[in-house]
Amino acid sequence: MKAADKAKHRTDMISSALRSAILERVLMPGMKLPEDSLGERFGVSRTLIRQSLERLAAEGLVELRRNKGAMVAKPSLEEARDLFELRTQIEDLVISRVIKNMNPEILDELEAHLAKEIAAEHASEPISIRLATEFHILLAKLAGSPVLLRYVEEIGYRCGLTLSLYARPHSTDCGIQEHRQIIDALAKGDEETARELMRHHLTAVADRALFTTVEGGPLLYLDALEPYAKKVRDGGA
Amino acid sequence: MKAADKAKHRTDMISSALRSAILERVLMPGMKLPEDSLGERFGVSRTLIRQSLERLAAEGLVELRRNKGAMVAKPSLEEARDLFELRTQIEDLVISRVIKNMNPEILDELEAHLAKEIAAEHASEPISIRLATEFHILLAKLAGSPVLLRYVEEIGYRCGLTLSLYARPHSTDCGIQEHRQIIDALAKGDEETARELMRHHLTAVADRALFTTVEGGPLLYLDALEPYAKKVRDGGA
DNA sequence: TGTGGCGAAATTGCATGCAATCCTTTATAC
DNA sequence: GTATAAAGGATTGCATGCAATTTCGCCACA
Repeated sequence: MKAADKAKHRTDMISSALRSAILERVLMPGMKLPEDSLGERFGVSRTLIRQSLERLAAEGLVELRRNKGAMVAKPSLEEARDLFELRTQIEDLVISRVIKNMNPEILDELEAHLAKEIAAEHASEPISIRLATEFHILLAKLAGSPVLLRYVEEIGYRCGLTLSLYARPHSTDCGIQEHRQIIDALAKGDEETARELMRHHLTAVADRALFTTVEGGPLLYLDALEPYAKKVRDGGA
Repeated sequence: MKAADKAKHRTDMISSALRSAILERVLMPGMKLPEDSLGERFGVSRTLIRQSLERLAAEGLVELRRNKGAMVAKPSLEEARDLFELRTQIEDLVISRVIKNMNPEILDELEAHLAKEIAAEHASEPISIRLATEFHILLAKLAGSPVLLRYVEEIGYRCGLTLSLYARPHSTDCGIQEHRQIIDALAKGDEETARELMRHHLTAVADRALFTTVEGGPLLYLDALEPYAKKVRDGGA
């Protein structure tokens, strides 16, 4: 076996690439995702693209209409509300669990992530957006429950997608300040405050998102995908 | 379009068939699921089987090891505990929501399901087991949140699978009495009692499950799958 | 008798091909 | 000029084929 034996297989890499592209708003809700165009870009056959699309569809990031192809999901306002409401309740569980597991290493990881967020804040809008989502996922990892993690990931991704539909472009969708405060409360072991802050944070995000309608019927054009595809073709992560 | 235009496609039917077979303990944890044997049984090519297996793997009912094929998932005790713990917390949310939506129609549905459970109680063990799981899923449906429903489904199925590994065979895994009480509390609109009953119910199920080890290395033999396959081949639901 | 390795059979990973379906455009009738 | 219909092109649904990987049986050898 080679040194850097590719841990995952191509389907995983393609799914991840597409997921990132969606979260970084390179692929916008409603964009078509034709199998052969993608296959050509990624240098694989339709088979693998199909698998990836199905996986993303299971996560709710892609809509898969029979005989009509795939497109980036375009959640309705109702779905979006449902999503954010559940998110608040689920991440409440996360906070409770993280508090129980709290230790210096965990704190380090959180601080490290926050540092990344701060670094990207003025450097790259798309990456900053993705990092905001991943803060919540990091928390879920630290909660120590694989199943809970999966759900937070999925909800987080879908909320990220929703924000790209409904949030106004230049709001920092997930206030870094708010992440800061949550970490501080966790560091102090103050469960009540941490939960309250998280609830408040998520409500704020949802509010910023769900009352500004950004209509605009986009369609094709996946040229912007090229950097993501290249990484996969070159075997990168 | 034909009268009974097949609402779903063959992949869905196959996934459902396999899921039922797992929940009814026809397919036991650890059993191998080779693509061509299944394809032959179901009268389709490996392609569709593969898709179905991947879907079930995403749900956690099937384990998919690269180059080594699929098998019915065999959750560790640790995973099982994680699952049941989260289940308790998630279904707590379900109860809260169902209470808010409570109305006579909902009550009817619950009563109808309970009637089915009672009918199957002494008639068919496998079906009785499946119905017990589906009681919880019906509740989640009535909660009105599609996302929450998906998670309850998944957790419920996985818990059902877990029970077939760890629970002693002849316990009624989900006491019908307990379902009865929960419905009554819901009917009265007594949220606290309903939540408490559900917590107690799920804890009881978990306890019955997680302390009896039913070792036994099963492997192949999917002949028992035949009835499930037949339904799919004939285009039934 | 137990162990290591070699080769064949079984099984998956992926690409490709053909048929079915849907969408678009063009042509024709009113 | 609008509307309807038919043909052509594009795209998915599914099956099949070949290469790669794993598994298992077999034999040599300690």
